[in-house]
Amino acid sequence: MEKEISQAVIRRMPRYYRYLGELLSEGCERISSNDLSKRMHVTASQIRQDLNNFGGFGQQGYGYNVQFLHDEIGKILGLTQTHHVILIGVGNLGQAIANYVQFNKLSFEMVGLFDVDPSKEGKIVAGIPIQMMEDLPVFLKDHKVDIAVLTLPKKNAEAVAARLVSYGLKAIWNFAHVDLDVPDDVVVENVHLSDSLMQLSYNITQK
Amino acid sequence: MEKEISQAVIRRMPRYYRYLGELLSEGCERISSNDLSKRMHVTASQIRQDLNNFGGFGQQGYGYNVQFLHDEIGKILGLTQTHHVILIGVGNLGQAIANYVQFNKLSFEMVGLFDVDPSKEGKIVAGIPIQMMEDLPVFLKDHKVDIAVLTLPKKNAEAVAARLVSYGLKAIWNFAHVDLDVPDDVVVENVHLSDSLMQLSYNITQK
DNA sequence: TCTGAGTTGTTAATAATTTGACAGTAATTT
DNA sequence: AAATTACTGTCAAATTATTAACAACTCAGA
Repeated sequence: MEKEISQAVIRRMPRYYRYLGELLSEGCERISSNDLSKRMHVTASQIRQDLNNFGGFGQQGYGYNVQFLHDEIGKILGLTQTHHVILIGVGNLGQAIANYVQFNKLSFEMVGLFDVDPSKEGKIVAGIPIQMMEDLPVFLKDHKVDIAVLTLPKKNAEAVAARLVSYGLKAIWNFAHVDLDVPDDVVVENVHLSDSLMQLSYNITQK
Repeated sequence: MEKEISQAVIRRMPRYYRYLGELLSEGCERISSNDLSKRMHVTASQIRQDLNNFGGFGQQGYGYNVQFLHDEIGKILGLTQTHHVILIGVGNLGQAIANYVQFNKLSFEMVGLFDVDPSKEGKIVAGIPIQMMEDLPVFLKDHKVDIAVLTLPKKNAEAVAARLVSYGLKAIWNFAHVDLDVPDDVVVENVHLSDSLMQLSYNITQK
């Protein structure tokens, strides 16, 4: 295996991807690390250093080909394959995220929605009928699922995560306000909204 | 002014706050950095170092008083005052966030919802009627607003942010998939969901 | 009151990250 | 075709963040 790449670098890759996408839609064919750095308000050195973790995508004296670099970063981020996603907890946030994933059909496809509330059974959200949690094991036998989204109250999140892991799920996008305790081979990406809001609150107070 | 505290530290403070809240609800009165470190899976040294940025909250030989530390971090994060919040763009995500803020009535209160779609005018979301964007200037004259939430398409986000800044808004919680260009005295906290999802995608691919 | 175990605040050491510098190469100009 | 300019990839330096170490202090028990 190649040397581990730090999460600090990984966090910046989607941002590069986004800016390159913008350049593409502007019809820009080539870009230098220097010009990109001005646009993104980072140092050119950091851009070159970051990209070189994955290989030499540029050409001395020329810069980077926008289309090529965009595609390469897409590959690095795993966006060339479709990830099948289920979501658990179809409340307000769950609905929003379901629609969000469906809308941004880049390389993610929502394939199932689950909830514990019987009154929601069969209701259509983002074009998908809501199923009951007890249907989940059968569903997972019949469908390949790559990612589970957790949009449910924190008190249930840990137990549901444990169930998902026991069913073999390997990736969780966690919106519950709790740190999940899962085995090392399970990937968790947290979106802690209240943490974010508190950080904003702090930064306001400092001004 | 005291020496600037790094955002790396600030990002961890809400997490401390959360764990201390849990300890409180468990009836725990005191905790050592060592015990807390085991719970949170960070080093005890980091906890002590982080907290000491803000002052000596502990006592040698005793540890930290849970209630006291919880309250102090609350103060640091600015949670003792109520922040008045408006939200712009009442789509799926906007609705979810409006409800989220109202529900977690810690120290944030949603006071106004705005959209450009006339068909939404007057509709009640999270107990608040949706107003039109053109009503915003008058609203801001009559109400103190601390934070604006942007849950709208990226193509409108930059222009709306500029308007908000021109009206004197100083803090933006930005869910639009774009980096806002605002003056230095305006605080922006980004929640880039697709960046988060791509990071998850990368980490899956690596396993 | 003394002793020992436990714990902080703080300094020092280590590790990680970011920035700067530049040799080497490609493109462009003359 | 040569000279010049514009770049990258990479190494080294600087900065920042994290971890370890420990003196000073508190508490509890004898």
